[in-house]
Amino acid sequence: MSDVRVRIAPSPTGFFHIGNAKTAVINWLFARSRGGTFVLRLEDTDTERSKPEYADIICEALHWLGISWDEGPDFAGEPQAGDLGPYRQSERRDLHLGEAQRLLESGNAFKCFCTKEELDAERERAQAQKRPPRYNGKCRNLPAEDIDAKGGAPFAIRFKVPEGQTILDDMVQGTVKTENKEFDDFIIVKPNGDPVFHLAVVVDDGLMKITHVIRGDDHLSNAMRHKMLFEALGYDVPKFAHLPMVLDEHGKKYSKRLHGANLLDWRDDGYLPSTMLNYLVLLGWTPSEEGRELFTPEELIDAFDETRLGKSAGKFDLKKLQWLNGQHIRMMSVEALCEALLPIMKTAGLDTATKDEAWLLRMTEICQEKIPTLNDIVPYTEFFFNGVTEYEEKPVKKNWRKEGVVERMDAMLVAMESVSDWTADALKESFTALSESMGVGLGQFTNPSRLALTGKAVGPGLFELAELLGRDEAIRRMRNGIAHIQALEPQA
RNA sequence: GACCCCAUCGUCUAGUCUGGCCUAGGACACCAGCCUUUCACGCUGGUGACACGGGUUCAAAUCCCGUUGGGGUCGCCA
Repeated sequence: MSDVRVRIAPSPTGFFHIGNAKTAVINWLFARSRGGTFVLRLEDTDTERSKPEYADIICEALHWLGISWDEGPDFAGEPQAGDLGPYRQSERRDLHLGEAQRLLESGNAFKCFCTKEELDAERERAQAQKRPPRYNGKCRNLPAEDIDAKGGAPFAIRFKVPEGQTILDDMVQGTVKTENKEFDDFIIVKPNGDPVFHLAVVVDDGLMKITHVIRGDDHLSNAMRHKMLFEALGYDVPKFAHLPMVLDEHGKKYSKRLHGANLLDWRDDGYLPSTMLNYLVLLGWTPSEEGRELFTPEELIDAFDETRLGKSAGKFDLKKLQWLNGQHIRMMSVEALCEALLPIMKTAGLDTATKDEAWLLRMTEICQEKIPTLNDIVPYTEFFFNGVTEYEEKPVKKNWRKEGVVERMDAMLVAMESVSDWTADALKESFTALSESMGVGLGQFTNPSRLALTGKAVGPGLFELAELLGRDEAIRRMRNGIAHIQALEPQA
């Protein structure tokens, strides 16, 4: 194992966002491709919003995507793993506070006695005067006796931002330079004694010996603060990689309210985890093998190379995702696909238990080339189970109101009854012969009969579906269809 | 508002660091055609982009400056 150590640090405050998923995927790929360690740390310090069930969801989402971690807390039935824990941030409070104390002692931090009210007022004043809303440094150089004089007054601990500038050599964004005076002395411990995010991440990343911090570029400005903190604490400064964020189809930040913001929405919509992995990576990374887009998770680990991460934000494109999902469905083995399909069919009320395994595999086979998502299996096969309850209006108009359709349907019925071997091949042969002898295109036979057998215009191949339906049922449905055509009202 | 980041077909992008091979390549989408039992798959072809303005240079998508547009940060949220 190499010394690469990366982490993801989701907050269990809601569902697992698509942006979190992208970050997780890149971190995971980086770790796996470099033989490094992938750490999962739960940032659950926001006691108001953090809930255990949200942590369970993170676990579920990661498992679904096929992302495994090497170190992490015990949660959602997973045991704790790793020696640098605890991996739940709320359990690391003493560590954070101890480090804040060190900062205080080394003169890199100071106690601030300003009240929230004072600060809010000051901020408003700054905004009114169009000044940057910054801390005014009032308590920065308070003499010891003044501090003593405050007695037991509550105080926050602020980091004393050093002079000079901070330069970040970001793996994605390149060199980013900021004057330190752009930052005010930010709070690292609240008056109530809670450590603030900036302190907590840096202490955790430092103590967990994280070598590469890979996260969304909404943290780019924060990273400057974090680097100063790393240096003040005497930790090795990790390398940073700030990934562009995932935008929605209109180029806006992917709002939590939008369908699809929740990674698991895609599972529910019938997308494969391997598709999501593949798609998320493509949204901001290109392989060195030019033009290649289709990858299995294993192939991604092989091909991944962090130098090819892009720096501009990408919009989520549903059409491309659908295409990619179709490709992934086609790459699956029939057995695996069948296994993925059955629960979906059951949920939709299709009683798959009435069919044997060979039948189900054949069904899978004839749908594999056609369905864009797993969920499409339901409209593609429901007629096998539910029978034909109604005929779609449009294809009726298109196929059943044509001249001579009853004659052709009758001829097909006869052909079906006389076919010796009820297989797709034999049926095709028989229909083709019919089409030739009557001098009418094959489509004039297959389209009307598809409607009779399925009630729809779209579905699996006609002969294959007829084979699976069985001779008796197919013939019965043909008869019903013919009766229906004869009962059609003349068109207005 | 201040600071930071970004900017190539409708979309994801290659090419930018290390100017010339770029009359800008691929993929999705779209259009046309082929294949074909529907839809789909597949195949062939097509439409379609270097945000704008200045420089530098024999030569710029590529380097520099400015403008515009988008995003982020500026919390006792994470």
